Amino acid sequence: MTDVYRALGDQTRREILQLLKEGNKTQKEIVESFAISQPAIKKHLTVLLEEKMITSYVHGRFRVYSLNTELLHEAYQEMLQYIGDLLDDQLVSLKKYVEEGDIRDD
Amino acid sequence: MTDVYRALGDQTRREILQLLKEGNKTQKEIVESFAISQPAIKKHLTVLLEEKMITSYVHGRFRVYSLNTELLHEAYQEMLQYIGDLLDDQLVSLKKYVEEGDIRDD
DNA sequence: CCTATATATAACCAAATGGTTATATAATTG
DNA sequence: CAATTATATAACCATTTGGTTATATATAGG
Repeated sequence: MTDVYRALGDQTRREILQLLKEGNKTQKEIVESFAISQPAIKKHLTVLLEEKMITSYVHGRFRVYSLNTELLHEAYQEMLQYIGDLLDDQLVSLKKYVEEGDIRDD
Repeated sequence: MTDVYRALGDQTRREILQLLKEGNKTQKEIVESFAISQPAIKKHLTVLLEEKMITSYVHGRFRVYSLNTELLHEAYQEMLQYIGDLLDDQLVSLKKYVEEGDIRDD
């Protein structure tokens, strides 16, 4: 299973995804967009690949990265569902613990 | 600014939120729902409080935790917008790099 | 074919993370 | 008021994370 939270948990990785939204990019182009080193970017790209948020292919001595739109759709659904589920039925549970007697000390 | 990704980045914290969805809970009740120690749970609760995903109040020698529904709505909106933005306009950018000449070696 | 260059990888480091045990503090209750 | 109990906190630890520099590998091009 891909871990959306891991992939999106880092600001740089979120920015890489935003950059790739503009269009596919070589690693070199991505590196040039950030202030951190090539190996640091490479590690972020590896995480994004592991979590399948992006794909890549080799083109000569370049490696080109692209958003994995399909999986982003799934990620989107998963996170939306998670938070969405937290939000409904809140009215039902709001009544608990409003009175002292509601806390059972055992 | 609250960091939704930090808050949701840990499985235990996501489960705590799910538990709180059932209704407000004392720390003791939360601790009993997990296999890890009270201080470990406390740390997760502190993170969730820092990121404002939950609120708490003292009730005697108990501390009661609740979902911060309002902030969860904002988080929901933020993530929705972030991923949503990544997904639209993909068709526009798909044309790049499909031909060799698209890679400029400088 | 040699050089330049894009990428990959190794080795290292500091700080953050997620856990532990032990103990202190504060409030309830018999 | 003493004992119990819920919470808070301190000190510690192993692992992960996000970065670094240095170097190796592979391909393109003059």
